[in-house]
Amino acid sequence: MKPKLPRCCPTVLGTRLKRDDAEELATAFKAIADPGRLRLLSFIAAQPGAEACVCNLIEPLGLAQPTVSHHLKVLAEAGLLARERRATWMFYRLVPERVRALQEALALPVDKPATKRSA
Amino acid sequence: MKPKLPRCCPTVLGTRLKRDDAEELATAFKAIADPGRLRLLSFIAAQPGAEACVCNLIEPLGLAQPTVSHHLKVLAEAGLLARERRATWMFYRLVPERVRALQEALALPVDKPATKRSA
DNA sequence: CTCCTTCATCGACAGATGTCGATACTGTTG
DNA sequence: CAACAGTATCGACATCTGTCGATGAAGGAG
Repeated sequence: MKPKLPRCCPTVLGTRLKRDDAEELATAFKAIADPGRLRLLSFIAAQPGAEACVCNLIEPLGLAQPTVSHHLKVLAEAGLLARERRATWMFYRLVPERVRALQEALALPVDKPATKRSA
Repeated sequence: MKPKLPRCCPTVLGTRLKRDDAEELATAFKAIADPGRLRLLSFIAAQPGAEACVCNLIEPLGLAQPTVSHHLKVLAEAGLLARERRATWMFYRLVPERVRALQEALALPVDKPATKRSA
């Protein structure tokens, strides 16, 4: 599969994003820009150990099994989930560092530049 | 236009996201899940006062004027940018609170639950 | 080996999205 | 008023995306 994870995360608001960086970041955000995938992340994060097997995600999500599988793949390719086989079941585990990386990409340059009445 | 901004942000990873919350959040993330829009945010944030007029964004972005206008609209509707007319020019200003809201939606429930060797 | 369960992949489809040229709109200037 | 500059909207198009049924692949149970 070769992860090819986005370099993540040249801070969107700190520097003028170059075209390539912007595309990588956009790809990462696209991964979480879907209701189903957000819920998957949410559900998995709520499990003990922040991991869950597919069979426990299908019903609460309310989507067909192939659809769930597809979404999980997208999230895994974005580096947000890690796969692991356990007997017959496939477990997906949250990758917190990747989530945090995305979070930090949205960090504002300075938390309040205008607040210090310097301007 | 009626903003109808997403309630933002039921923390993706803190609780099991409900369908409606997930859709709102996804809409917000969709807004930034595009290379052009990420660069727009980046460019605007880099300007003094975190604001810029459209005419100063078209050329550096390298997209046609209608396209830029469209992206700015999407960002504005997502609450990430605020519009203001100044004479002939239209200025778009970054809305830091909204960015921060999105950022916080990605906050992990506890920064490292498993670190305390409790498991 | 055969049957079954769990999950991934494939193929197809409808709907959403990014893009741009043409055009309409909105102020400014003369 | 007319002419013009800066933006927004419209219409059309190609592409991407989410969705699912059918099928395939991988492993456990008998």
